[in-house]
Amino acid sequence: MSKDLDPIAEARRQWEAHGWESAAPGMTAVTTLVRVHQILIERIERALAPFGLTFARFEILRLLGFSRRGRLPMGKIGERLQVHPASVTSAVKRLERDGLLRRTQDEVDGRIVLAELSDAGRRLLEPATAAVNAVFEDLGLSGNEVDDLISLLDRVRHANGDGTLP
Amino acid sequence: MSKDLDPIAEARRQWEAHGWESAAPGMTAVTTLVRVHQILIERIERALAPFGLTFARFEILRLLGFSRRGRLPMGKIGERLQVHPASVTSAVKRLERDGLLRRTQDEVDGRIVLAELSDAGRRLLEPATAAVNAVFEDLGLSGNEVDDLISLLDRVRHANGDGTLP
DNA sequence: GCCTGATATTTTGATGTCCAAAGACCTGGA
DNA sequence: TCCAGGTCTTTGGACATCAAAATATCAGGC
Repeated sequence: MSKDLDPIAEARRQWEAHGWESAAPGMTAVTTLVRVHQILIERIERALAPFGLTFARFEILRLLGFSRRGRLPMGKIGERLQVHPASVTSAVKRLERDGLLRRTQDEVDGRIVLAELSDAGRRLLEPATAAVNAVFEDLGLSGNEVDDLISLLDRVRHANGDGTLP
Repeated sequence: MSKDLDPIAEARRQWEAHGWESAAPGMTAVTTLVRVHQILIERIERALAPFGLTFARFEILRLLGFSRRGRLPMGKIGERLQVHPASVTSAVKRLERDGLLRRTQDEVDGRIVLAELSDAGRRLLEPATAAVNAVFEDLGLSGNEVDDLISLLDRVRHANGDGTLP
């Protein structure tokens, strides 16, 4: 027997019981989103573990794999992945340690550091991508539902000034 | 002019260009969810910063505030908030450092550590909750959309064995 | 009344995120 | 030419999360 109710349903009940009805739906949405985020990241990390990769590092390798010469400036990476420059530095450091990429200097602009895919990194990319795609292909929703979810999330995203700047 | 396109739209294009059409919608949904998560957490953290609280710490105080005597065992806290026991230990340590709660031993079971709200913690709770609720009340969606979002997220959550265990 | 296994918590170590500040390097104007 | 301001990256610090190992305590069976 499940003696404990769903923690999120319980939280919503508490919110309503304390008179915060106007915030209860938003609280529930945010709390559920945080939980789903946790679940999905966990699934992805588990899929990548056999390759010695984390999601953050996979994203960098994947991005480099898309680029012409397999290399991009640090700043560009942070921009595309929408993470802080310091996060890029630390992830790239570990990828370099594992021999999946190397860092080189830009020849014209000495400030710029380029992260460049190594052969080992490139080899890892295909099977790792397949593993992650297996997760993406089965979120537990129908095709239409996935589209609806994307639409709703996009509305929240754009309502907060993301994606489309004037 | 916005020289760069939306990074998520760009990622989707790459996925489709590489023949991963079946995974592209899921990739887009997950990437968008991760981004929205980032945006919402950022908004909440900013709302809580004036109180010297992070979201993780606020959740613990809020949970204690709901309990009868303002105290709960460490394990129970992790269970309700669905976070790792080690996370509870570290957050509670900082809350105690800031005088917002104190740790006591359970009188019957010596293994159990109780976190108990202090007066300062209780005082902080009301305005901090109001600040967070202001974020919850304005996600940029209509009431119906919020409900739809909750439904879809719940389907993902339950499809991954969360909430309703046999 | 004691072991032994189960339970509760903390510690440790690795990762990741962000911010603020420091360090390099570039560029344009005096 | 040279310097001042701007750009790119890294560093150091604070937090948070997870996994696994270490501790401490309880509880049931012989």
